[in-house]
Amino acid sequence: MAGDFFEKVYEVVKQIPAGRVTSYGAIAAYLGAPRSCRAVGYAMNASHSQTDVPAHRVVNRKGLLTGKHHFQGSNLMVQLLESEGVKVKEDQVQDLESIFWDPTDELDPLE
DNA sequence: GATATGACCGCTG
DNA sequence: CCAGCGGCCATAT
Repeated sequence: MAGDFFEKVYEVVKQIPAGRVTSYGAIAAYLGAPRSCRAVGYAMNASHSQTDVPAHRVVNRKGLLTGKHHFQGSNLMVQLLESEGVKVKEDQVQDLESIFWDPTDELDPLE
């Protein structure tokens, strides 16, 4: 059910190290549903119920802060990312390749 | 109960 | 090479 999928998404997002970012597709792929990236995005939307879910560390494939508009403020997401060492320019993460964190490669295959 | 939308990604033309 | 569309999951109306 949704609960499981959402929980898994939250679990992965929670494992994202500070100063690193990942993409919805990477999380979805880690969960075994690379085409369900939308569901991951929806999970982020519901992440408001969770407090330990750094959704600000989750960006789209291009490193664009597509969901920053969903945050409390308008630059809160950027502030948090820059605060962790992530350089953001025009709602776009810089050095994405350097700070990209892939759960499928860094984390272990589904537990 | 069914239809439409959404913080997306990849493929096809 | 650039542009357009479909597909998946869940929630909202």
